[in-house]
Amino acid sequence: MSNTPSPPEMRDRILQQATRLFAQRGYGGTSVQAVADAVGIRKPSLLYWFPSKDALRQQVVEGLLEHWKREIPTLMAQARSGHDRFASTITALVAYFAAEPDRARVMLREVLDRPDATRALMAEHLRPWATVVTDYIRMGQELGRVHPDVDPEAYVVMVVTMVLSTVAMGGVAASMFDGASDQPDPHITELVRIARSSLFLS
Amino acid sequence: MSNTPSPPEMRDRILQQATRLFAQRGYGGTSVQAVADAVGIRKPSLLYWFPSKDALRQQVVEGLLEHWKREIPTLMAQARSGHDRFASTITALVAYFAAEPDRARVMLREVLDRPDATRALMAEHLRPWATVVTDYIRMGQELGRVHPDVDPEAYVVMVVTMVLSTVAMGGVAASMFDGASDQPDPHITELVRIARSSLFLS
DNA sequence: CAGCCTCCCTACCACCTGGTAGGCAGCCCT
DNA sequence: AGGGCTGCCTACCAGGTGGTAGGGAGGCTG
Repeated sequence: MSNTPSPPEMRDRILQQATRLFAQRGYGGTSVQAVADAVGIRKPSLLYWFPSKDALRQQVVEGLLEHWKREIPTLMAQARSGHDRFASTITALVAYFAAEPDRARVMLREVLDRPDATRALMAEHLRPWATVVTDYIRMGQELGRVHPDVDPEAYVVMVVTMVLSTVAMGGVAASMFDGASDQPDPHITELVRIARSSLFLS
Repeated sequence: MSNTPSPPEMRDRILQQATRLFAQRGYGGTSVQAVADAVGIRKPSLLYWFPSKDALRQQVVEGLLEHWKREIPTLMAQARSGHDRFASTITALVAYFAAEPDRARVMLREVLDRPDATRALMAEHLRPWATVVTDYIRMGQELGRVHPDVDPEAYVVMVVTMVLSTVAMGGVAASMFDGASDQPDPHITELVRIARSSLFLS
């Protein structure tokens, strides 16, 4: 009577707590025991759902990328043209990570812990939409709206790096940044300004 | 009586290996044993020089900041005015971290592992020279050379974050970036461009 | 009803963790 | 010569690590 273990629910609870703890203390600094405790189950019950600690880590990362992949279309589709498109795209990107900084932290830690593997994973998942953005930038360059000396690929990498790191480092001072754009955070505001003014001419 | 009593060599060797391993695998992912093995001594010999693993971590971080503090004057003093000053300052900053990416990695990991403590530490060590830079930016704003809507503090934080993260994430694709500036790295080049064009007018 | 399958449990494993106790060789200083 | 100090060592510890074995409660299906 105490617990209603609907089948997939436990898996998600474990993934959720694991994400939290990996983000906070890192993979090496988190024991399976700690995750089990956070969920409220015993260690072997956790190992029933995930055959090993490493499998758990993989699932956490995969879940993150899956979620990302699912959100990108929404994120990309909410703009029309020119400066507006830029503003809303980058705002959505920031909002996405700021809403759940643990995502950014886990990703950053993964890059530090497993540089090659993670870079490959990210490239694979992000290539399509990154291409959309770089194409758009190149178009802007041809139209004379974007600085001609912007390196589109490098620019995108830099902006994503900035957003990811800024959010992960929590410079985001706890401001939830929900909804539209109240008074987000000086660092985020400056980030967006930097990204914009280093991209467009005039 | 000897000029440099050379605080035992072993201490430095341990710190060096510890820095390397902490950067690579993180604090939680590195055992005292592993550090001792890397140095080529037994664990208790390591614990003779550093009373605990945590003390070792503290010394590593402190050493990093100390080195930083020592290099900043040099780094700040190698420019004259205007764009040149900007270019050489940021180039020196990039070169400093790019020359030894482990420094950036350890700092980044520290920020993730101990956000509050590390931010406090960095603020304490960096405040003076950060102020120099922000004052310089404000002066540029008054002279009409710098974008009026730059937030100087946030700008500095963002640039340092960018440099740190970019170097730490190893987007620096192995190019050693030694000496002057051959063909550094597209990401670094773009980083410098972004930093510059989002700061200056025209 | 039996039989099975799902899910979580207790009990246990070998190994590794950070850390301590204490020995001992070599050097310096009376 | 002898005492003490430095710097590294072997031997050991309690507790935690990831992971396994196997049991049993409860639900579903025959």
